[in-house]
Amino acid sequence: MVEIQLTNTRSRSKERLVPIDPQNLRMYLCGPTVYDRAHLGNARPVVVFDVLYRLLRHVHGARHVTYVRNFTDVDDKINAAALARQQQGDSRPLEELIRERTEETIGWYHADMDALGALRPDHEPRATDYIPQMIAMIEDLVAKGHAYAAEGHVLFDVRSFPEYGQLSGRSVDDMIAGARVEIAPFKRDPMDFVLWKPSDAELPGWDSPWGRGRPGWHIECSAMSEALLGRSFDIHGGGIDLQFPHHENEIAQSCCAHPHDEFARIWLHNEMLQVEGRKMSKSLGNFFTVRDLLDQGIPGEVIRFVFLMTHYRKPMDWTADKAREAEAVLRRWRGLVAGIEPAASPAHAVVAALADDLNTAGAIAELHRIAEAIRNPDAMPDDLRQLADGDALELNRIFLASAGMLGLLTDALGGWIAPAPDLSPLAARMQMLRAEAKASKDFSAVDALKTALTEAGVEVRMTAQGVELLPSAGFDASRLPQ
RNA sequence: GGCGGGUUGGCGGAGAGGUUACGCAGCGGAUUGCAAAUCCGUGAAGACCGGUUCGAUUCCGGUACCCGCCUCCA
Repeated sequence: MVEIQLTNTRSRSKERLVPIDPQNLRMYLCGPTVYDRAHLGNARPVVVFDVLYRLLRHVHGARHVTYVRNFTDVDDKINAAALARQQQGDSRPLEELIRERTEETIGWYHADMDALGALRPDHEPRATDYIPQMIAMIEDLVAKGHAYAAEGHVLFDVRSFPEYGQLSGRSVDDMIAGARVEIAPFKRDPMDFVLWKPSDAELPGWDSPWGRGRPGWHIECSAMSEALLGRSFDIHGGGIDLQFPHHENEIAQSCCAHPHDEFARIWLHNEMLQVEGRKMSKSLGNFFTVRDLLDQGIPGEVIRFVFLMTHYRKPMDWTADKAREAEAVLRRWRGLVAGIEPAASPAHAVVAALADDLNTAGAIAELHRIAEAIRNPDAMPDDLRQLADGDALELNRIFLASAGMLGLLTDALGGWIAPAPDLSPLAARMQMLRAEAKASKDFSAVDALKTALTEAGVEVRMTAQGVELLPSAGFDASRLPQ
């Protein structure tokens, strides 16, 4: 079996993935707060963990992997958005507005992540469905002396957990020294964080031992991961910005509630995304959602490929140039596998690259090597010649199966390649004009047709055998010459 | 102020203490009526300063610059 190595943020080193239960490998990814369209940065962990999910399913069997990604549907940003709509004259109750907005946002999220070729997780729990579990966990933390109630809030006592700060490499004292935050007066320690907070009559709330209120942000992941994956599971992930405070606080909650369990064994974090070399932000005007890109006509598969060009632990820069390059490569690769069924197994080298801390760039390099061998069989390296096993198309099938490990060249993502219209009449006409031109030495008519075709995004190939016309980048059927 | 990450050829971007990464673009050639596509060939790197080593782009230390987190954030 392929040995999978992953960089564990906690140890800051590459570690072998040793499943707690080989029959059920479990991973949890922190999902979106559902108040707006997912921006491009939200999509990076989704794609990264989708590749990991595919790898785990390949290595351990699809039945032996459980992937959970939550929806945070209780949050002050959601409340604020609903309140704003009320103030704009929507007379419906807040609860209804919130429900409508979260439902709508979840629908968008599914559509956008589907467009990137991300498989749906096995479970997508919503925080509001796990309020009783959260309350139970908070009660347990209070009982164990790790949390305390104050002015309708319940706070986690960070001083009760000596390991607090271990994941992110911070010490409580250092953080207090550098804190720029206003400190609530009812906190015992400035770093104590909220497990539960009171809701007034306006805001969503649930009855609890501390009065009507709503959960703090971090407790949901502790409660839902326990409910769906158990008290110990294999992988917990998210963007590096979640390392502190979110994941640090999850560890504090879960490990204090269940001191004899491991909680998450490996912590995986992807680095941030930039746009044209700068942080994506609304103020810089370079903020955009996945949907914005899709609407601009950038295929989801192209977005996915650009993500995978960069290792997940490095900052990734989204640029128009990369999107162009990715599109050109994918267009060529799709040409190699048109009408081909995938082989039963991907190339080992591709799996090996991914198993080495999700080296997607290395896997892509390997795909390039195979693609080159398909295009130029005479120069085929020995290892690929063995793989091909004398069957002219076997390498194409292996190539397709290997790309599938990255979620590329799948049927689901192939829609952007325009179904080729019948260009043969144009090809025949061109062939005729060309034959005449060869006799008359006047090539102006054939050149004019060639130019028109090129401008419509058609690649013109004239060979001794005839004329071949292929739709290529920027193909636009409406601009075809009549 | 505290913590963390990064710096590789024109661009993108990996691995490995010593032998070609890879892709895109470029250049030369073949091919073509001219192109395109394809094929053959080819140049180009490791921020800076030290250290370890027979040998470092790869390990260690420092400097500079960039980015992120510390407040909602993937």
